[in-house]
Amino acid sequence: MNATEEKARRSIGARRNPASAEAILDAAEAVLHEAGYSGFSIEAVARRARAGKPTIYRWWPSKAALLIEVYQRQKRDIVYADTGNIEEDLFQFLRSLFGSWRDTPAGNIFRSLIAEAQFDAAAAEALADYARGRRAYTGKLVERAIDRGEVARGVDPSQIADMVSSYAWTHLLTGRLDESEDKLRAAVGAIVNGIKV
Amino acid sequence: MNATEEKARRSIGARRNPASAEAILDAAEAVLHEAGYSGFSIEAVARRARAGKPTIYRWWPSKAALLIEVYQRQKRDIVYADTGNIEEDLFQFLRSLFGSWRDTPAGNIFRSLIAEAQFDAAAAEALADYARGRRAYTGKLVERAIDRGEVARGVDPSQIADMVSSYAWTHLLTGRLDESEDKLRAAVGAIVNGIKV
Amino acid sequence: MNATEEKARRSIGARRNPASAEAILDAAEAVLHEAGYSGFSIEAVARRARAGKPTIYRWWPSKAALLIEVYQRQKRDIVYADTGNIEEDLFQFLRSLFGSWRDTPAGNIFRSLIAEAQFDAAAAEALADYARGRRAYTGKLVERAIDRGEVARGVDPSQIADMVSSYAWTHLLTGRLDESEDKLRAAVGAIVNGIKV
Amino acid sequence: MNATEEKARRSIGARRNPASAEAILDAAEAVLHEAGYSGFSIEAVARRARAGKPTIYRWWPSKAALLIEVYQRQKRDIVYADTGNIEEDLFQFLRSLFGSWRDTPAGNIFRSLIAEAQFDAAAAEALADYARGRRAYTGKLVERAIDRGEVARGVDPSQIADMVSSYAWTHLLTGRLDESEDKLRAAVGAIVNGIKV
DNA sequence: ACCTAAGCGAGACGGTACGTCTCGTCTTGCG
DNA sequence: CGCAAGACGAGACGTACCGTCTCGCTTAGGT
Repeated sequence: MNATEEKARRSIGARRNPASAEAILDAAEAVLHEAGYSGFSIEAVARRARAGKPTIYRWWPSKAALLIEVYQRQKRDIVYADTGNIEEDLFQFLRSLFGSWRDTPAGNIFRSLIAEAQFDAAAAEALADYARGRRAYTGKLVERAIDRGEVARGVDPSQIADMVSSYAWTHLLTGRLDESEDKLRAAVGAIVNGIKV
Repeated sequence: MNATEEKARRSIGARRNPASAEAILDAAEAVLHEAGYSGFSIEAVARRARAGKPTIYRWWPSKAALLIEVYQRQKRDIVYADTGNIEEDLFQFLRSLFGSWRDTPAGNIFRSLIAEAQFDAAAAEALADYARGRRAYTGKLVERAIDRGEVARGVDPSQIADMVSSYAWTHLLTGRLDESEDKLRAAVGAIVNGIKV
Repeated sequence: MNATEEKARRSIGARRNPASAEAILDAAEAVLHEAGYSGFSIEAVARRARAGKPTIYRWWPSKAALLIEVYQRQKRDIVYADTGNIEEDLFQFLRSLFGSWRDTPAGNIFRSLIAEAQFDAAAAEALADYARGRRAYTGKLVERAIDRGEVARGVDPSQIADMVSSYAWTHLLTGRLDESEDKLRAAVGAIVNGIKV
Repeated sequence: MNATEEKARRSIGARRNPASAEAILDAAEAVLHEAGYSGFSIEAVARRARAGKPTIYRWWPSKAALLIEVYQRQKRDIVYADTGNIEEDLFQFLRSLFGSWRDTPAGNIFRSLIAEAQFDAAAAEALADYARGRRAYTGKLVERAIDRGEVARGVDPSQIADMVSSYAWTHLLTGRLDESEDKLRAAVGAIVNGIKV
């Protein structure tokens, strides 16, 4: 998190300078940590990173894009277990995700990102793109279960992923990341087994 | 929703002018409907209400406070059908909720409140209270189904409500309120019947 | 020229604050003097005046407008003599103008303004307006001479003024403000008496 | 004026590439013509010439240097008629000059050079040299008239030339190149015949 | 025939200034 | 004393250029 570079970085020719990219991401993280989302401006990041604003805009078209990258760098590795049991796979995924959001800055960053997307169209698009990708990824868990014959063929994997991540998002947004494991298991169980008698 | 006053209101002396307060709330609602959260600034509301900014600041110390009051004024005529079939009940609830959020200011107001709640503690509390209430209320649908013997005894009604409303919130926040009825039925179906083969 | 205010100025309500206007003009003058035209930016003026940029833009729609007002404040009173002799009147006007441009910052300010007008449309218009006014004013000398019967009736006063001020502008722009009185008299003489045998 | 090269130029080794130099000057001229001085940036010229910025900076250390060279390349086919009548000669000169400035890049180039000369010493010197030459040249019209006995002996030809070109410069700088022929004749008439009754 | 030196296009870099926007505060004068 | 009005200092927004830098290439001329 070497945010205060001792020497000015110079151009390294007509190619992206990785040192600048890293300094910017470091600075973004530091600004978010120290000033919170309300103090998070491109100007502040540029100042802190000793970078020009255009350099930031060149590589991150919106505040949201920068936030997403900071978020991804920050986020602790999420478990995508393959236990041969869809219920267990989804539970471990949720538990891992809640833990990461609880214990690292990632949760707050993602909350900021969702808020940002509510009034910035570019942020909304960036977030939608990201969420689509995550749903596809999480959907793989369900696909595997379908291939195993564990889950019915007609089920749409990305829709189940949508359900699971919606549950996670909403708990993040309303400060309920401390649900017990039983609760998480029950939530997953409802989806997997249904609630009918 | 008489937002565009044709005549300037005059002071009524050294007392709060209810007409101004109402005009401000009307204007806030209209602005949220027409320009969304991104266009929702104190300046814009003051302009629309033909009110001075200090008048707004005098009575609502923050954007969040104004949002909360606007949102509480909103009547929500969501259908809570009782068809005797939990799947149909939940589907109609979701369809009605999505429609309301799509076609009235309610959607934008709620989105804005969620966003605001991510950095304003008062808004966060108001939102949490509200969400709790909604879960309890929606949970009644499930309780009825349990009483009917349609749903298993062990199921936690408010958790199912959580799942359903999470799905709705996330779609609101990511601009996916135009899901087809089939999609909504499929989502409800997954919860009610499970996805196992 | 109290440019560095010791105390922050405060709003004085919904009216223009003369203290701010003065501070801005003082700052503009100081910046022009210290950094020259190339260092003259709205940002620099705002910084120096401890004023917000919008405050400057509110009252001076362009850099040129600000330059014009600074110029007008600066310029030493130009002599508009009324000797009863058009030749003498014009000569004294020119001598006075050249002197003012030579001995005060006014010359440099006006040069800056003309340069600015070459790439800023707003500046061009402001300059054109100003020049039109000056021509009309200077034209009065000729009008008086016409009324006296000294000058032919068909002569267009503003065109003669145009000729005289063109002569002055060009000498300003090419660094020839040190013309001898004889030269000035000869120039005026050519216009007034013609050059024919 | 083959400004839009269809093919990329190739390097010709470790020597200045005349094709690039020419393309840059062509581009500079085209940019000045189309966008005027305000659109005249090194970036714009480089873009238009498909040249790298360092290539321009290598050979022309400043905007002024580039301007001067562009301006010197400009051929000026100004009419120096010899009708045997000084008034007609000067009128045709002015009309021709105004037309050239209006219809070719020359006007914008010259305007730009004058503007640039207000803060760049090299440009100022180049401009002063040029102006001196032009005055001498235009003065020849007056000399001829003196020789013909049409104009008084004591008149300084270069001063009359100064007057005439000042009139032209000022009209160029204030966007008044569309003066009617009557106005031009009146201006010339004032100088030649005087304005006295 | 190889090697080196320099010019070339491209474009990223840290900066500065642009003109616009909204923030929350302040003061006026009317009612 | 509340109100509409709107000016104020502050500072972020996203864009345009500035002048510098480095890259990878191309080719001429010296060896």
